[in-house]
Amino acid sequence: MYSIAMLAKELVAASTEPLILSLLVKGESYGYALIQEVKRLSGDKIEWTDGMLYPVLHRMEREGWIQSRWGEAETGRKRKYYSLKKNGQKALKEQRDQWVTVSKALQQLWKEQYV
Amino acid sequence: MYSIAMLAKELVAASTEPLILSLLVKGESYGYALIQEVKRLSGDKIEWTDGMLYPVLHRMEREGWIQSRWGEAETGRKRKYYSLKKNGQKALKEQRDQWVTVSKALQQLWKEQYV
DNA sequence: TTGCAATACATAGCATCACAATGTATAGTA
DNA sequence: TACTATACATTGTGATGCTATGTATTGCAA
Repeated sequence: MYSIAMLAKELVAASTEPLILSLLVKGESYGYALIQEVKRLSGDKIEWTDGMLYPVLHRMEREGWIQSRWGEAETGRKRKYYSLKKNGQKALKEQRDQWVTVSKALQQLWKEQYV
Repeated sequence: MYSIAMLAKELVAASTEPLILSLLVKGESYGYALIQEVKRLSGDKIEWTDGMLYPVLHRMEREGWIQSRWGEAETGRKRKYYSLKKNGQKALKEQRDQWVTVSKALQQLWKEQYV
C-alpha cells in the first residue's frame, strides 16, 4: 500500500543515470547527498535506496563517465566525491537527447488527450 | 555502429507501456500497426521489434488493461485488434503522472544547464 | 511462377542484471 | 547508552526482457 504511488521500476531505471549526470554537472557530490537531492527535487516522489545507487555509481565510473576521490566532510566523516568527466558530458548529452525524443513522442499523444 | 544513436534499453522499457496505452486511447489497433505508428511518431528513432512487442501486449492483456479480438484486414489477412479497458485508462493516467514527475525533475536540472 | 519483402502473430529459453538484503562504521543526540 | 542519521560497499538470485526462431499470408517485381 502506497499513499504516494511508487514509480514504476522501469522509469526509475531509465532516469537514474540522467539524473546523476545532470546533478554532477553542477559540481562534485557524493552518494548520500545525491539520494537526498533527487528526493527533494522530485517532491519526495523519487526515493533511491543506497543499495541501488552505489552500484550504479561504480558502473558509471567504470564506463569512464565520472571519477571519484575520497574526501573528508566538515564533520570529519569520510566521503567519496564524484565528479563528471569529459565522457560523462557526452553521455549526458546523448541521454538527454534520447529522453527528449521519447518525451516528445508521448507529448504528441497526450496533447490531444485528456486521459 | 549506429548513425542514429540507439535508444537506451531502459528508456525503451520505461516508455513502451505508456506509448501503447496512449495510442490505444485513439481507438483500437494491432501489433504491427503500433510498431509503425511509434516509429513514425518518433521520427524513426524508436524502432520496436515484434518479438519484444507481442509479449508486452500479452502481459498488458493479462493485467486487464487491454482486450483483444481477432479481426480481418481489408486484405483478408487475420489481425489481432487491441483496445483499451477501464483499467487501462487508469494505468495510463498513473503512468503519465509518473512520467511527468520524472520529466519535471530532469527539466529543472536541464533548464539551468546547456549541456 | 518464383522468390523476396512486407505483413502479422507467437513463444521458448536463457543471459543478464537490478536491487533487496546484509554488513560495516562513525557522528550526533536524546 | 542506545538510537537515528550519515556514509559506503557487495553478494546472490529471482525475475524478466528480448533474441532467436518459427509459422503463415499477401503483394509484387523480375
